[in-house]
Amino acid sequence: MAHPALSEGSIKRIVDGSQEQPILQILGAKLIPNSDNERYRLLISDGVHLHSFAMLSSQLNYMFKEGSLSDFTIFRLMRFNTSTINSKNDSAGKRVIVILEINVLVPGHNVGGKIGNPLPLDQKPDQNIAGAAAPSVVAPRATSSFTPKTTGIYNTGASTSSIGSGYGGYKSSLAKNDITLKDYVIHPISTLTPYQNKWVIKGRISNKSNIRTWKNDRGEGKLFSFEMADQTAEIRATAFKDQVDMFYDKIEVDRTIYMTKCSMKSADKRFNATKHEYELTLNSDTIIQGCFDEDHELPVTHYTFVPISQIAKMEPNSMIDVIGVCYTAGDVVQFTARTSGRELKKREVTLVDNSRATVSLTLWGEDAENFDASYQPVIAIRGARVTEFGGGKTISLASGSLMKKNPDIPEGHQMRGWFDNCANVDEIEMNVSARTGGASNIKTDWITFHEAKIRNLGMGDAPEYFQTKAIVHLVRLNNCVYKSCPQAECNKKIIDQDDGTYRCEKCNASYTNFKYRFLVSMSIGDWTSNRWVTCFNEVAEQMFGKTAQEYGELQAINSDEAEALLTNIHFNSFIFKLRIKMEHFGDSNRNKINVVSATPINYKEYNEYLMKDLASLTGIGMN
DNA sequence: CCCCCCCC
Repeated sequence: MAHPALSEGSIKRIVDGSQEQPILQILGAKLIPNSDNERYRLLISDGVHLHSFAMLSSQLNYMFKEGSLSDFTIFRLMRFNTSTINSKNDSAGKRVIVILEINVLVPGHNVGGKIGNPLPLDQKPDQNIAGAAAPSVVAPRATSSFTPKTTGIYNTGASTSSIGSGYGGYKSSLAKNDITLKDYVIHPISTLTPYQNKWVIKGRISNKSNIRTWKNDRGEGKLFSFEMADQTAEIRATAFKDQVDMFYDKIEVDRTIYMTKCSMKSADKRFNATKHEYELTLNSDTIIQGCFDEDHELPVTHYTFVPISQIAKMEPNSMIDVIGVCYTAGDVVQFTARTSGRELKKREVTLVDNSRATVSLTLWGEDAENFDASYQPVIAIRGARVTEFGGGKTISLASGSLMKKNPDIPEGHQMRGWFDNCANVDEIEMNVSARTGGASNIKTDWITFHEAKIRNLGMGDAPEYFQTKAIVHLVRLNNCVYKSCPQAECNKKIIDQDDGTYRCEKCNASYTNFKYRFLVSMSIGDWTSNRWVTCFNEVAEQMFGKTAQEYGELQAINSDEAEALLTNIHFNSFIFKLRIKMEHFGDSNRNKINVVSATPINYKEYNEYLMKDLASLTGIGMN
């Protein structure tokens, strides 16, 4: 059957600046992931060359949706622009064709296949993704393209004459174009081990870091890392120094590549978010080549989502995958890190999932600034870092983490459906980031106020914890409650707008109600000394045996009774677990103590402590 | 060969 002939060589001419209306063929069309606007990218062919950076102008998006841009479609390119995209360190840049108008000549299903044998257009000789000429290290499976691929070549070792001893001896005189990795047997990424050094993998780049430099005792240099995935697994690869220069610009997220000949080592799970047991280091033998077809078949990221409720049990510093709905988001907060002096920006976001738990996610820097929480998007994170804070767990984005908004994966659609149709905010059962409760279980030593002082407890950067038996001397009645944001996870003080509404700056919202929370200052004394300490809501409610709400409401009608409710605990003894830390307010520094818990005295435990203390002081009764 | 990822 006769189709219009493709305008052979036109892609090259267009890239070089020609204006014409060539006839071309579509070999693939896909949504560009991660872009804020819906954009589609076409793989087009003129029968001789391929061009994979043809972007559909957004007013033509409907053509993709109605199916008129199916694979193999023959079309005339009526109007287009070309532009050069500079990737970060690529002064040469790459030509992009922006398609403004298309006339479909033959729908793809009437064509049924690829015309000719188009090859990727080398925009510049040294821009070839294969990099500089490198010796082949694996044998071609066969010279004939009709020979089916088998894995035998790897299993049997030197099964063809072209394999020299140890593979490294393969003729280095081969021109780079003679090494075409797509003609080799492709190994599933999951099967890579250091015990098998002859492999070619094909995968989609799922993550890529910036170039980072380092300097330490062992030297200095630069590096970047990336991850690539096929249907079986995902693996991390790192390039150092020369390999950074050679490959950084060739590695693009979402591009599919072939790769062979890297060093392999065990993955360090502290920093490697993939599930792979090993990771790769690029070296001077490494060959990477772009894949210009079939790439839409490959998956991008391998997730193993942990229900948010389970994060409570995760080890600090572990890396986990999480998916949830961004339920609330705070503002970007800028501050100076006290230890490093660096200016930092962060944003706290709350995720919720159908385990009916919420977790606080911390975003940093650009991720914090660029985060758009509108319409409560689904957020998927591969490799979030678990941090313990005050007994609760939070997660944060670290380098190597991958965050996707509204990911087009089944779990993403499920999460959306659950949140929009089934989720009831009142049914959220757990905030795994909640600080109270957890911290009261921490092991603390018995230390008196006097000892704390002479030992300079809490004078360093890190908070320190201790416990002592103390008597409440005086509860400060002024400002012992405040009106806070009514949202369950937000305890920010609200601004009374004097019109019956209350504004929460953190949630950027106004409410008609608020909730009371205790923030109580009290003087407590053990047998050595006394200190002013601060009790937050949960601890104060336990000590007073009343909720802040009850107190606040009572205060409004009978302040004497309300006052009695607080002074009621004067001269009562508790075991106080205390957190002591330097706090900085402008110029002044204060060694501040917060009450982690105040519990009635367990005399059995307390006496055991006294006995032990006595024994060690006197040397009597010690074995 | 990096591997810091910050703060309350």
